[in-house]
Amino acid sequence: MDAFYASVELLRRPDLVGRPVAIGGRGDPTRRGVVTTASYEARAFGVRSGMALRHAVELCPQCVFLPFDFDEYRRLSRRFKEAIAAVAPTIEDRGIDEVYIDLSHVPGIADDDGRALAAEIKRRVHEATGLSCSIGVAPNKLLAKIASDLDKPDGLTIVREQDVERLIWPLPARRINGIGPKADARLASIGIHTIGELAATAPERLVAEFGASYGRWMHQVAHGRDDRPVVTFSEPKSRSCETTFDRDLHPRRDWQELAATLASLARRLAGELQARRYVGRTIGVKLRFDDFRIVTRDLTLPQATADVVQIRKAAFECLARVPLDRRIRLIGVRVSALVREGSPPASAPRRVAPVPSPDEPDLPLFDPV
DNA sequence: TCTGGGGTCCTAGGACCC
DNA sequence: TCTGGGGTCCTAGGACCC
Repeated sequence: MDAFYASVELLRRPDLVGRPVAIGGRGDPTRRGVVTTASYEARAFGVRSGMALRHAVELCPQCVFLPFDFDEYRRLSRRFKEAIAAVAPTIEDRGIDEVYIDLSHVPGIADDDGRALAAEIKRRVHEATGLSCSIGVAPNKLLAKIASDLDKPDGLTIVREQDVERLIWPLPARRINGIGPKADARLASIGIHTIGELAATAPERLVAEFGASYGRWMHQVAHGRDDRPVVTFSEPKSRSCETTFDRDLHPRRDWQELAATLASLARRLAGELQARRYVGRTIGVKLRFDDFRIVTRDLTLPQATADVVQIRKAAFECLARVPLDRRIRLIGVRVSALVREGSPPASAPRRVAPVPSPDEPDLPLFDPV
């Protein structure tokens, strides 16, 4: 979806259409927070998502700052996904404003290169929500994602296998989903800037620099190769609640506020888990200090839980293990190793006698030479 | 008085067990 | 004057994504 949060706000505030708009924090750009989405008019001033609100004001004083309204974005998110599902039901959720769609078995895909189907999806999304989106059609998720970024907003880009050299190789390596700021900087330090340069690099060199797994993966994706399936459902692994304070808290002088916040986050998290009927066995806390250093501590319980008292108790035990030597900017609680409520507890590992396979000879583990 | 919140996956070391 | 090898679980940190 194009500038999703900003575009949703403009549906309610047509008076702001054409003006620079940024969504972030509580809508007050003098307070702590970042821009989550900037309208294209705001982007023209250099306002970008992830940028400090205060910095955005400096770049664009006339920018309108609106508070983040997750419930409304969630509502429009459901609508656009339903509109897509009516055309192509095999959809992988990639967050609130993005999906992968498997078009390979959709009737009509054989008639052209996917352009007509993608145009139909764009039309239906707009009809259902009033919002525009950008679509990339390609042989795999890696290329589709890059393609969807080539023409924005309201774009439609087809990338075939034979187009990789012409359309993909000139792009910066950073455009690959999975190459972030750190990997990009290291690539640049060895003279690799574009995807084409990455493709031309011997895989052994990448393995030497980035390790076997990541190095080989880089070589594959640089050639446009990706065989990940479109995954239509996955169980959640963890859930967390965290908050950044308006001012950095002193670990002793502001202890009351720190403790009250942790307790309140634990209560919220327990409520969210219970509402979704999940329980988890590992409870953790996360702190961000004023120097932006992050520490985590976690604790695995004998039994999975969504109980507020147990989560809070474990969270405070974790917090007690953190050396509090600086002011604290953020605190959060997480429950991981989630399972559905009522699912059988992970029992102690059972010892099962190995059954000799009839297909394979019963080989000794070591050659007794 | 720059830098949110909610996730996933990977790595690496130590404990522990057989 | 010795102390292997393999597997799993737990913990902590880090990169990356939306």
